[in-house]
Amino acid sequence: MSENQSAPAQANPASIRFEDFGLSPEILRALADQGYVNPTPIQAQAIPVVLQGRDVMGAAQTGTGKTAGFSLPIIQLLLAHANSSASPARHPVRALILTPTRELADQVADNVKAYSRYTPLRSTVVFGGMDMAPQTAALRAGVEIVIATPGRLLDHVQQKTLNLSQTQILVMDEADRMLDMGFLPDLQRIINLLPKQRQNLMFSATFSPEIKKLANSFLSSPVTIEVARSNATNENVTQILYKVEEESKRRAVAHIIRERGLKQVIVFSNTKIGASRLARELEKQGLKASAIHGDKSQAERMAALESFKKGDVEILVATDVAARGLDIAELPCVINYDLPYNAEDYVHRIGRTGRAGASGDAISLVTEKDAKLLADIEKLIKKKLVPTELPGFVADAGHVSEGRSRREESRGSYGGERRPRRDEERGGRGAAAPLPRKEKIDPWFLKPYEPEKPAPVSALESSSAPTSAPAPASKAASSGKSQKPKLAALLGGLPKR
DNA sequence: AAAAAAC
Repeated sequence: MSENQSAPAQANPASIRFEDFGLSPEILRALADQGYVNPTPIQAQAIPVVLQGRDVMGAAQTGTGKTAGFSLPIIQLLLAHANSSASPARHPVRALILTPTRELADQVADNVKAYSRYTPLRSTVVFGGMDMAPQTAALRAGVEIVIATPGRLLDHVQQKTLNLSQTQILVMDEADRMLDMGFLPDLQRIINLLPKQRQNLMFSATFSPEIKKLANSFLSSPVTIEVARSNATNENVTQILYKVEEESKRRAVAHIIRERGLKQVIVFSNTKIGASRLARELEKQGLKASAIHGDKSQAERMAALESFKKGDVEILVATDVAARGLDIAELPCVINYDLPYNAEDYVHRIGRTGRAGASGDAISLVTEKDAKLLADIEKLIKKKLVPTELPGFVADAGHVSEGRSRREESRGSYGGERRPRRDEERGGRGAAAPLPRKEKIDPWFLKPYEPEKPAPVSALESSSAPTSAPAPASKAASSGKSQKPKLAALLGGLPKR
Protein backbone atom coordinates (compact mmCIF):
# COMPACT_ATOMS: atom_id res chain seq x y z
CA MET A 1 0.00 0.00 0.00
CA SER A 2 1.63 3.04 -1.28
CA GLU A 3 1.08 5.94 1.00
CA ASN A 4 3.24 8.55 -0.55
CA GLN A 5 2.51 10.04 -3.90
CA SER A 6 5.82 11.69 -4.59
CA ALA A 7 6.92 8.74 -6.63
CA PRO A 8 5.02 7.63 -9.70
CA ALA A 9 1.72 6.19 -8.68
CA GLN A 10 1.70 2.45 -8.69
CA ALA A 11 -1.00 -0.10 -8.92
CA ASN A 12 -1.06 -2.78 -6.30
CA PRO A 13 2.55 -3.95 -6.24
CA ALA A 14 1.39 -7.53 -6.07
CA SER A 15 0.28 -7.18 -9.66
CA ILE A 16 3.64 -5.83 -10.77
CA ARG A 17 6.40 -8.19 -11.71
CA PHE A 18 10.12 -7.64 -11.81
CA GLU A 19 9.89 -8.42 -15.49
CA ASP A 20 7.89 -5.22 -15.98
CA PHE A 21 10.80 -2.93 -15.22
CA GLY A 22 12.85 -3.77 -18.26
CA LEU A 23 15.62 -5.30 -16.24
CA SER A 24 18.14 -7.36 -18.15
CA PRO A 25 17.69 -11.12 -18.45
CA GLU A 26 20.79 -11.65 -16.32
CA ILE A 27 19.22 -9.77 -13.44
CA LEU A 28 15.89 -11.49 -13.85
CA ARG A 29 17.62 -14.82 -13.82
CA ALA A 30 19.31 -13.98 -10.53
CA LEU A 31 15.95 -12.93 -9.11
CA ALA A 32 14.38 -16.12 -10.30
CA ASP A 33 17.11 -18.05 -8.51
CA GLN A 34 15.92 -16.48 -5.30
CA GLY A 35 12.29 -17.04 -6.13
CA TYR A 36 11.48 -13.35 -6.37
CA VAL A 37 8.64 -12.52 -8.72
CA ASN A 38 6.86 -9.46 -7.37
CA PRO A 39 8.55 -6.37 -6.06
CA THR A 40 7.84 -5.02 -2.60
CA PRO A 41 6.24 -1.57 -2.46
CA ILE A 42 9.53 0.25 -2.08
CA GLN A 43 11.04 -1.73 -4.92
CA ALA A 44 8.04 -0.96 -7.10
CA GLN A 45 8.55 2.72 -6.41
CA ALA A 46 12.31 2.94 -6.36
CA ILE A 47 13.31 0.83 -9.33
CA PRO A 48 11.71 2.96 -12.08
CA VAL A 49 12.88 6.19 -10.49
CA VAL A 50 16.46 5.02 -10.12
CA LEU A 51 16.42 3.72 -13.66
CA GLN A 52 15.48 7.20 -14.81
CA GLY A 53 18.67 8.45 -13.25
CA ARG A 54 16.88 10.54 -10.68
CA ASP A 55 18.19 11.25 -7.20
CA VAL A 56 16.19 9.57 -4.48
CA MET A 57 15.41 10.32 -0.87
CA GLY A 58 14.00 7.09 0.42
CA ALA A 59 12.31 6.33 3.69
CA ALA A 60 11.66 2.72 4.28
CA GLN A 61 11.53 0.48 7.21
CA THR A 62 14.05 -2.26 7.12
CA GLY A 63 12.72 -5.55 5.90
CA THR A 64 10.93 -3.84 3.07
CA GLY A 65 13.40 -4.88 0.42
CA LYS A 66 15.24 -1.61 0.33
CA THR A 67 18.54 -3.15 -0.67
CA ALA A 68 17.15 -4.74 -3.80
CA GLY A 69 15.25 -1.52 -4.41
CA PHE A 70 18.48 0.31 -5.13
CA SER A 71 20.79 -2.56 -6.10
CA LEU A 72 18.74 -3.90 -8.99
CA PRO A 73 18.36 -0.63 -10.90
CA ILE A 74 21.98 0.27 -10.24
CA ILE A 75 23.12 -2.99 -11.75
CA GLN A 76 20.82 -2.36 -14.68
CA LEU A 77 22.17 1.15 -15.20
CA LEU A 78 25.75 -0.03 -15.09
CA LEU A 79 24.96 -2.75 -17.61
CA ALA A 80 23.09 -0.44 -19.91
CA HIS A 81 25.66 2.31 -19.94
CA ALA A 82 28.86 0.59 -20.80
CA ASN A 83 31.99 1.87 -19.25
CA SER A 84 33.13 5.08 -20.87
CA SER A 85 36.07 3.62 -22.72
CA ALA A 86 38.08 6.78 -22.34
CA SER A 87 38.81 5.93 -18.74
CA PRO A 88 42.33 4.82 -17.98
CA ALA A 89 41.32 2.05 -15.66
CA ARG A 90 39.51 -0.79 -17.28
CA HIS A 91 37.32 -1.23 -14.26
CA PRO A 92 36.73 2.08 -12.54
CA VAL A 93 34.45 2.09 -9.56
CA ARG A 94 31.13 3.19 -10.98
CA ALA A 95 28.84 2.76 -8.01
CA LEU A 96 29.57 3.28 -4.34
CA ILE A 97 27.33 2.10 -1.52
CA LEU A 98 28.03 3.37 1.98
CA THR A 99 26.68 1.85 5.18
CA PRO A 100 27.21 2.71 8.84
CA THR A 101 28.26 -0.69 10.14
CA ARG A 102 30.56 -3.36 8.83
CA GLU A 103 28.05 -6.14 9.10
CA LEU A 104 25.58 -4.16 7.09
CA ALA A 105 28.17 -3.50 4.42
CA ASP A 106 28.89 -7.20 4.26
CA GLN A 107 25.22 -8.04 3.97
CA VAL A 108 24.54 -5.50 1.25
CA ALA A 109 27.58 -6.80 -0.61
CA ASP A 110 26.21 -10.32 -0.45
CA ASN A 111 22.98 -9.11 -2.00
CA VAL A 112 24.69 -7.13 -4.73
CA LYS A 113 26.83 -10.13 -5.58
CA ALA A 114 23.79 -12.34 -5.79
CA TYR A 115 21.87 -9.94 -8.03
CA SER A 116 24.82 -9.32 -10.33
CA ARG A 117 25.84 -12.93 -10.44
CA TYR A 118 25.11 -13.48 -14.10
CA THR A 119 26.47 -10.14 -15.21
CA PRO A 120 30.07 -9.22 -15.93
CA LEU A 121 29.92 -6.62 -13.16
CA ARG A 122 32.24 -7.11 -10.26
CA SER A 123 31.78 -5.89 -6.73
CA THR A 124 33.65 -5.99 -3.48
CA VAL A 125 33.15 -4.94 0.10
CA VAL A 126 35.57 -2.83 2.07
CA PHE A 127 35.44 -2.22 5.81
CA GLY A 128 37.69 -1.83 8.80
CA GLY A 129 38.86 -4.40 11.30
CA MET A 130 40.01 -6.71 8.56
CA ASP A 131 43.28 -7.12 6.74
CA MET A 132 43.81 -4.49 4.06
CA ALA A 133 45.59 -6.84 1.70
CA PRO A 134 42.69 -8.93 0.35
CA GLN A 135 40.61 -5.79 -0.08
CA THR A 136 43.45 -4.10 -1.89
CA ALA A 137 43.86 -7.09 -4.15
CA ALA A 138 40.17 -7.11 -5.02
CA LEU A 139 40.21 -3.39 -5.74
CA ARG A 140 43.31 -3.65 -7.91
CA ALA A 141 41.77 -6.46 -9.88
CA GLY A 142 39.00 -4.03 -10.74
CA VAL A 143 35.44 -3.68 -9.51
CA GLU A 144 32.51 -1.63 -10.74
CA ILE A 145 30.64 -1.64 -7.45
CA VAL A 146 32.11 -0.99 -4.02
CA ILE A 147 30.21 -1.42 -0.78
CA ALA A 148 31.97 0.16 2.16
CA THR A 149 32.02 1.76 5.56
CA PRO A 150 33.37 5.29 5.29
CA GLY A 151 36.59 5.07 7.30
CA ARG A 152 38.19 2.18 5.51
CA LEU A 153 37.05 3.50 2.18
CA LEU A 154 38.96 6.72 2.77
CA ASP A 155 41.89 4.66 3.92
CA HIS A 156 41.94 2.89 0.57
CA VAL A 157 41.64 6.18 -1.25
CA GLN A 158 44.64 7.44 0.62
CA GLN A 159 46.55 4.28 -0.24
CA LYS A 160 45.64 4.92 -3.86
CA THR A 161 44.10 1.51 -4.18
CA LEU A 162 40.76 3.10 -4.87
CA ASN A 163 39.83 5.83 -7.25
CA LEU A 164 36.40 7.40 -7.10
CA SER A 165 36.79 9.84 -9.95
CA GLN A 166 34.60 7.74 -12.26
CA THR A 167 31.87 6.96 -9.77
CA GLN A 168 28.48 7.77 -11.20
CA ILE A 169 26.19 6.53 -8.47
CA LEU A 170 26.38 7.07 -4.73
CA VAL A 171 24.16 5.30 -2.21
CA MET A 172 24.00 6.36 1.41
CA ASP A 173 22.22 3.62 3.30
CA GLU A 174 20.93 4.23 6.83
CA ALA A 175 21.90 7.85 6.43
CA ASP A 176 20.42 8.89 9.75
CA ARG A 177 22.57 6.36 11.51
CA MET A 178 25.64 7.63 9.72
CA LEU A 179 24.88 11.10 11.01
CA ASP A 180 24.38 9.76 14.52
CA MET A 181 27.75 8.13 14.31
CA GLY A 182 29.46 11.31 13.28
CA PHE A 183 30.16 10.27 9.72
CA LEU A 184 29.26 13.60 8.25
CA PRO A 185 32.85 14.81 7.81
CA ASP A 186 33.78 11.49 6.20
CA LEU A 187 30.76 11.69 3.94
CA GLN A 188 31.84 15.13 2.84
CA ARG A 189 35.36 13.96 2.09
CA ILE A 190 34.05 11.06 0.09
CA ILE A 191 31.63 13.20 -1.85
CA ASN A 192 34.44 15.60 -2.68
CA LEU A 193 36.21 12.71 -4.38
CA LEU A 194 33.27 11.95 -6.64
CA PRO A 195 32.44 13.58 -9.95
CA LYS A 196 30.05 16.48 -9.61
CA GLN A 197 27.79 14.84 -12.13
CA ARG A 198 26.38 11.75 -10.52
CA GLN A 199 23.26 10.10 -9.18
CA ASN A 200 22.62 10.11 -5.45
CA LEU A 201 20.41 7.78 -3.49
CA MET A 202 19.89 8.40 0.18
CA PHE A 203 17.96 6.10 2.49
CA SER A 204 17.01 6.92 5.99
CA ALA A 205 14.71 5.33 8.50
CA THR A 206 13.71 8.67 9.93
CA PHE A 207 13.25 12.13 8.55
CA SER A 208 14.79 14.32 11.17
CA PRO A 209 15.49 17.94 10.32
CA GLU A 210 19.15 17.00 10.13
CA ILE A 211 18.43 14.38 7.52
CA LYS A 212 16.38 16.79 5.49
CA LYS A 213 19.25 19.20 5.62
CA LEU A 214 21.67 16.52 4.50
CA ALA A 215 19.35 15.66 1.65
CA ASN A 216 19.17 19.29 0.62
CA SER A 217 22.93 19.51 0.54
CA PHE A 218 23.78 16.27 -1.19
CA LEU A 219 20.83 15.48 -3.42
CA SER A 220 19.74 17.13 -6.59
CA SER A 221 15.96 17.55 -6.85
CA PRO A 222 15.35 14.12 -5.38
CA VAL A 223 12.23 12.06 -5.75
CA THR A 224 10.89 11.22 -2.33
CA ILE A 225 9.90 7.64 -1.78
CA GLU A 226 8.20 6.50 1.33
CA VAL A 227 6.41 3.28 1.92
CA ALA A 228 5.67 3.42 5.58
CA ARG A 229 5.09 6.08 8.10
CA SER A 230 8.38 7.16 9.54
CA ASN A 231 8.99 6.05 13.05
CA ALA A 232 6.10 3.67 12.76
CA THR A 233 6.54 0.20 14.06
CA ASN A 234 5.89 -2.71 11.83
CA GLU A 235 2.35 -4.01 12.18
CA ASN A 236 3.64 -7.53 12.01
CA VAL A 237 5.52 -7.09 15.24
CA THR A 238 3.72 -7.71 18.51
CA GLN A 239 5.21 -5.61 21.25
CA ILE A 240 5.28 -7.17 24.68
CA LEU A 241 6.67 -5.57 27.82
CA TYR A 242 7.45 -7.25 31.09
CA LYS A 243 8.25 -5.42 34.26
CA VAL A 244 11.10 -6.96 36.14
CA GLU A 245 13.53 -6.08 38.86
CA GLU A 246 16.94 -5.03 37.68
CA GLU A 247 18.47 -7.99 39.48
CA SER A 248 16.18 -10.50 37.81
CA LYS A 249 16.75 -9.45 34.24
CA ARG A 250 19.23 -12.12 33.26
CA ARG A 251 17.07 -14.87 34.62
CA ALA A 252 14.02 -13.31 33.06
CA VAL A 253 15.68 -13.51 29.66
CA ALA A 254 16.55 -17.16 30.18
CA HIS A 255 13.02 -17.80 31.39
CA ILE A 256 11.45 -16.21 28.34
CA ILE A 257 13.70 -18.11 25.99
CA ARG A 258 12.95 -21.41 27.67
CA GLU A 259 9.23 -20.85 28.04
CA ARG A 260 8.87 -19.92 24.42
CA GLY A 261 11.31 -22.50 23.22
CA LEU A 262 13.06 -19.85 21.17
CA LYS A 263 15.61 -21.19 18.73
CA GLN A 264 16.44 -17.86 17.10
CA VAL A 265 16.42 -14.68 19.11
CA ILE A 266 18.44 -11.49 19.29
CA VAL A 267 18.78 -10.00 22.74
CA PHE A 268 19.76 -6.33 22.80
CA SER A 269 21.91 -4.91 25.55
CA ASN A 270 22.82 -1.26 25.93
CA THR A 271 26.42 -1.96 26.74
CA LYS A 272 29.19 -4.08 25.36
CA ILE A 273 30.07 -5.42 28.79
CA GLY A 274 26.45 -6.16 29.49
CA ALA A 275 26.15 -8.08 26.24
CA SER A 276 29.21 -10.19 26.98
CA ARG A 277 28.07 -10.91 30.51
CA LEU A 278 24.59 -11.86 29.48
CA ALA A 279 25.86 -14.16 26.76
CA ARG A 280 28.19 -15.82 29.22
CA GLU A 281 25.43 -16.23 31.75
CA LEU A 282 23.04 -17.74 29.23
CA GLU A 283 25.69 -20.14 28.08
CA LYS A 284 26.29 -21.13 31.65
CA GLN A 285 22.63 -21.96 31.86
CA GLY A 286 23.00 -24.32 28.97
CA LEU A 287 21.67 -22.05 26.25
CA LYS A 288 23.53 -21.54 23.00
CA ALA A 289 24.41 -17.88 23.10
CA SER A 290 27.02 -15.64 21.57
CA ALA A 291 27.73 -11.93 21.86
CA ILE A 292 28.34 -9.41 19.12
CA HIS A 293 29.59 -5.90 19.80
CA GLY A 294 32.26 -3.40 18.93
CA ASP A 295 34.84 -4.62 21.40
CA LYS A 296 34.99 -7.98 19.71
CA SER A 297 37.37 -8.50 16.85
CA GLN A 298 35.81 -8.27 13.44
CA ALA A 299 36.50 -11.97 12.94
CA GLU A 300 34.62 -12.76 16.14
CA ARG A 301 31.75 -10.51 15.14
CA MET A 302 31.42 -12.19 11.79
CA ALA A 303 31.74 -15.64 13.29
CA ALA A 304 29.01 -14.88 15.83
CA LEU A 305 26.66 -13.61 13.17
CA GLU A 306 27.42 -16.51 10.89
CA SER A 307 26.83 -19.20 13.48
CA PHE A 308 23.64 -17.46 14.52
CA LYS A 309 22.39 -17.46 10.96
CA LYS A 310 23.34 -21.10 10.61
CA GLY A 311 21.53 -21.95 13.82
CA ASP A 312 24.55 -23.20 15.72
CA VAL A 313 24.01 -20.28 18.03
CA GLU A 314 20.40 -19.71 19.06
CA ILE A 315 20.77 -16.48 21.01
CA LEU A 316 22.68 -13.52 19.68
CA VAL A 317 23.31 -11.01 22.42
CA ALA A 318 24.02 -7.72 20.70
CA THR A 319 24.63 -4.06 21.22
CA ASP A 320 23.11 -1.62 18.78
CA VAL A 321 25.76 -2.60 16.27
CA ALA A 322 23.10 -5.09 15.21
CA ALA A 323 20.12 -2.80 15.60
CA ARG A 324 19.94 -1.60 12.05
CA GLY A 325 19.48 -3.25 8.75
CA LEU A 326 20.62 -6.72 9.58
CA ASP A 327 18.44 -9.19 7.79
CA ILE A 328 18.11 -12.48 9.53
CA ALA A 329 15.63 -14.76 7.87
CA GLU A 330 12.71 -15.89 9.96
CA LEU A 331 13.74 -14.24 13.15
CA PRO A 332 10.63 -14.77 15.27
CA CYS A 333 11.58 -12.72 18.28
CA VAL A 334 13.82 -10.00 19.63
CA ILE A 335 14.27 -9.20 23.29
CA ASN A 336 15.27 -5.84 24.68
CA TYR A 337 17.26 -6.77 27.72
CA ASP A 338 17.66 -3.04 28.19
CA LEU A 339 15.40 -0.41 26.76
CA PRO A 340 17.51 1.64 24.37
CA TYR A 341 18.56 5.13 25.40
CA ASN A 342 17.53 6.38 22.02
CA ALA A 343 13.87 5.80 21.25
CA GLU A 344 14.56 5.47 17.55
CA ASP A 345 16.79 2.53 18.25
CA TYR A 346 13.80 0.77 19.75
CA VAL A 347 12.08 0.91 16.39
CA HIS A 348 15.16 -0.40 14.66
CA ARG A 349 15.78 -3.18 17.12
CA ILE A 350 12.29 -4.56 16.97
CA GLY A 351 12.46 -4.18 13.20
CA ARG A 352 14.84 -7.14 13.16
CA THR A 353 11.80 -9.34 13.57
CA GLY A 354 8.58 -9.46 11.61
CA ARG A 355 10.47 -9.00 8.38
CA ALA A 356 9.32 -9.72 4.88
CA GLY A 357 5.72 -10.17 5.87
CA ALA A 358 6.38 -12.64 8.66
CA SER A 359 5.14 -11.95 12.16
CA GLY A 360 7.35 -11.49 15.16
CA ASP A 361 7.38 -10.69 18.83
CA ALA A 362 9.36 -7.90 20.39
CA ILE A 363 9.75 -8.39 24.10
CA SER A 364 11.16 -5.68 26.32
CA LEU A 365 12.19 -5.94 29.93
CA VAL A 366 11.25 -2.83 31.82
CA THR A 367 12.44 -1.77 35.24
CA GLU A 368 11.35 1.08 37.42
CA LYS A 369 14.23 3.17 36.20
CA ASP A 370 13.03 2.92 32.62
CA ALA A 371 9.97 5.12 32.98
CA LYS A 372 11.50 7.98 31.05
CA LEU A 373 12.84 5.77 28.27
CA LEU A 374 9.50 4.06 27.91
CA ALA A 375 7.72 7.37 27.74
CA ASP A 376 10.08 8.50 24.98
CA ILE A 377 9.39 5.36 23.01
CA GLU A 378 5.64 5.70 23.40
CA LYS A 379 5.84 9.24 22.20
CA LEU A 380 7.87 8.29 19.17
CA ILE A 381 5.71 5.41 18.06
CA LYS A 382 2.54 7.16 19.21
CA LYS A 383 1.35 4.11 20.98
CA LYS A 384 0.81 3.17 24.59
CA LEU A 385 2.92 0.30 25.82
CA VAL A 386 1.79 -1.47 28.95
CA PRO A 387 4.24 -3.59 30.90
CA THR A 388 2.77 -6.67 32.51
CA GLU A 389 3.98 -9.37 34.83
CA LEU A 390 6.12 -12.02 33.20
CA PRO A 391 3.99 -15.15 33.42
CA GLY A 392 5.39 -17.98 35.46
CA PHE A 393 8.44 -16.05 36.47
CA VAL A 394 9.53 -16.07 40.05
CA ALA A 395 11.13 -12.76 40.58
CA ASP A 396 13.51 -14.09 43.13
CA ALA A 397 16.56 -16.20 42.40
CA GLY A 398 14.62 -19.38 41.88
CA HIS A 399 17.27 -21.25 39.97
CA VAL A 400 19.86 -21.08 42.68
CA SER A 401 20.23 -24.31 44.56
CA GLU A 402 19.51 -24.12 48.24
CA GLY A 403 23.06 -25.00 49.08
CA ARG A 404 24.47 -21.94 47.45
CA SER A 405 24.23 -18.68 49.20
CA ARG A 406 22.99 -15.59 47.52
CA ARG A 407 26.25 -13.93 48.24
CA GLU A 408 28.17 -16.58 46.36
CA GLU A 409 25.86 -16.19 43.47
CA SER A 410 26.22 -12.50 43.21
CA ARG A 411 29.92 -12.76 43.37
CA GLY A 412 30.38 -15.75 41.14
CA SER A 413 28.29 -15.59 38.06
CA TYR A 414 26.95 -12.11 38.20
CA GLY A 415 30.17 -10.22 38.24
CA GLY A 416 29.88 -6.66 39.30
CA GLU A 417 26.18 -6.73 39.86
CA ARG A 418 24.97 -5.60 43.21
CA ARG A 419 23.35 -8.05 45.55
CA PRO A 420 19.60 -8.31 45.67
CA ARG A 421 18.14 -6.16 48.37
CA ARG A 422 16.56 -7.83 51.31
CA ASP A 423 13.05 -6.91 50.27
CA GLU A 424 13.62 -8.62 46.98
CA GLU A 425 14.41 -11.90 48.61
CA ARG A 426 10.99 -12.44 50.02
CA GLY A 427 9.36 -14.27 47.20
CA GLY A 428 10.46 -17.78 47.93
CA ARG A 429 12.63 -19.71 45.58
CA GLY A 430 12.20 -22.44 43.08
CA ALA A 431 8.43 -22.15 43.20
CA ALA A 432 6.60 -22.31 39.91
CA ALA A 433 3.81 -19.92 40.84
CA PRO A 434 4.04 -16.25 40.03
CA LEU A 435 5.02 -14.04 42.86
CA PRO A 436 2.22 -12.63 44.96
CA ARG A 437 3.70 -9.20 45.00
CA LYS A 438 0.92 -7.37 43.30
CA GLU A 439 0.82 -4.79 46.01
CA LYS A 440 4.06 -3.40 44.75
CA ILE A 441 2.80 -1.76 41.61
CA ASP A 442 4.59 1.28 40.45
CA PRO A 443 2.28 4.15 39.70
CA TRP A 444 4.00 5.09 36.49
CA PHE A 445 3.02 1.81 34.91
CA LEU A 446 -0.58 2.77 35.39
CA LYS A 447 -0.35 6.31 34.24
CA PRO A 448 -2.21 6.75 31.00
CA TYR A 449 -0.18 7.74 28.03
CA GLU A 450 -0.71 11.28 26.95
CA PRO A 451 1.09 12.82 24.05
CA GLU A 452 2.40 16.28 24.73
CA LYS A 453 0.15 18.61 22.82
CA PRO A 454 -1.27 17.64 19.46
CA ALA A 455 2.40 17.36 18.48
CA PRO A 456 3.55 19.17 15.37
CA VAL A 457 3.39 16.57 12.68
CA SER A 458 5.13 16.92 9.41
CA ALA A 459 3.79 15.49 6.22
CA LEU A 460 6.33 12.74 6.23
CA GLU A 461 5.55 11.68 9.72
CA SER A 462 1.82 11.61 9.36
CA SER A 463 0.85 9.60 6.41
CA SER A 464 -2.08 7.67 7.69
CA ALA A 465 -3.79 9.60 4.98
CA PRO A 466 -2.04 10.00 1.66
CA THR A 467 -0.36 13.31 1.27
CA SER A 468 -0.35 14.93 -2.07
CA ALA A 469 2.81 16.87 -1.62
CA PRO A 470 5.48 17.25 0.99
CA ALA A 471 3.93 19.78 3.31
CA PRO A 472 5.68 23.02 4.16
CA ALA A 473 8.31 21.41 6.29
CA SER A 474 7.28 21.44 9.88
CA LYS A 475 9.84 23.94 10.94
CA ALA A 476 12.85 22.31 12.41
CA ALA A 477 11.34 22.17 15.83
CA SER A 478 13.65 19.40 16.78
CA SER A 479 14.74 18.48 20.21
CA GLY A 480 17.69 20.67 20.96
CA LYS A 481 20.24 17.98 20.45
CA SER A 482 23.71 19.05 21.38
CA GLN A 483 24.86 17.72 18.05
CA LYS A 484 22.72 20.13 16.16
CA PRO A 485 24.75 23.33 15.99
CA LYS A 486 27.78 21.41 14.91
CA LEU A 487 25.80 19.66 12.24
CA ALA A 488 24.29 22.86 11.01
CA ALA A 489 27.72 24.42 10.84
CA LEU A 490 29.10 21.52 8.87
CA LEU A 491 26.23 21.48 6.47
CA GLY A 492 26.31 25.20 6.14
CA GLY A 493 29.70 24.99 4.53
CA LEU A 494 28.63 22.48 1.95
CA PRO A 495 28.32 23.47 -1.66
CA LYS A 496 24.77 23.09 -2.84
CA ARG A 497 24.55 20.95 -5.88
C1' DA B 1 24.94 7.57 29.24
C1' DA B 2 26.23 4.26 25.20
C1' DA B 3 27.12 2.55 20.80
C1' DA B 4 29.16 2.66 16.08
C1' DA B 5 33.72 3.65 12.74
C1' DA B 6 40.58 3.78 9.99
C1' DC B 7 45.33 2.92 11.05
